[in-house]
Amino acid sequence: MTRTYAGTIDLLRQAGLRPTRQRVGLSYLLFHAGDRHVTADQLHGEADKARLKVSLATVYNTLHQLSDAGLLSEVVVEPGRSYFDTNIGGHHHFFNVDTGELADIPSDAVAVPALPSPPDGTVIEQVSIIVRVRQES
Amino acid sequence: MTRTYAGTIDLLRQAGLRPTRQRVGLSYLLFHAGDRHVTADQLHGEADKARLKVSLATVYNTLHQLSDAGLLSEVVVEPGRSYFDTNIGGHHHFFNVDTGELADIPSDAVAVPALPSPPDGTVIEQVSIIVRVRQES
DNA sequence: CTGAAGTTTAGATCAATTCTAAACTTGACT
DNA sequence: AGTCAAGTTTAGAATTGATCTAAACTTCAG
Repeated sequence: MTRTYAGTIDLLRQAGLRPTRQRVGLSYLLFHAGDRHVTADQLHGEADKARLKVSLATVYNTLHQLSDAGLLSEVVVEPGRSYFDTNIGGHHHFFNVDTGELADIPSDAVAVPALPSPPDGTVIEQVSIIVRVRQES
Repeated sequence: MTRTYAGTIDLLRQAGLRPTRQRVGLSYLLFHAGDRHVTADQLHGEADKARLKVSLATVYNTLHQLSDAGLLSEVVVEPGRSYFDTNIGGHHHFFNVDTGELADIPSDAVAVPALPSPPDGTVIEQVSIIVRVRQES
């Protein structure tokens, strides 16, 4: 976790990204306060509220650059909706299909199952478990 | 599995869907030959090849109707790409991020993990495990 | 055969995302 | 502090997968 601007700048430099005003601002929003799940649109809205002038295209660019650098993980829950998760440790989630909310499953609460070998010529990159839940009726 | 047109018609009737030319044709393509993973677009292409006149909108409608009837399951792997799976038993998959291919993981090859209780007021609807793999470099 | 209900369709529309090429920063080097 | 090439941001257009619309067409019970 990176609670300061200085820390955020270091984080970006270590990832090989220039600490521009936009990247520092967005990263600060993402990382200064615990685990977060945001869509590009939500983050753009937060930047607005924080008086950070940044275009939606840059929000997308930055989210992808941070993902490529391993600082974020992308969680796809529905066609046309994808979340970026600052918790890069455990990749497992509850997804509420009625509200669209995404919640972490503490990684020690799920025993990741033993997996069969992947198809020939491929290597496992990531295992993602999504537990879809709906409002109790 | 439904290898004949007659069987396909029964299947649709049991699901409460009128066996129209389009629905019968699409369902036949989906169900007459083992487990399949297709996108709406791919199925539309196959229908074309099979000389079945059907619009993309109808392909989407039919896929959703069959999903609602429990005859297909939808697998979301990437933003803007969603597969429909004729294997409604085990919901676990290998997804090759380089080629876009989706492959079944035999359900007896994965021990579905014990899960924590879902958030208050919600019930578990489905557990989806996606193992992302990439080409060995 | 008929008609009401259910289906299909082309084409418009939508929302999320990506692209483009021009303008603007950044930082290494003076 | 000033310059410049490389890296970044931007508005707006374009693309994509998916959904909607309302008119035309099927289906099937009677």
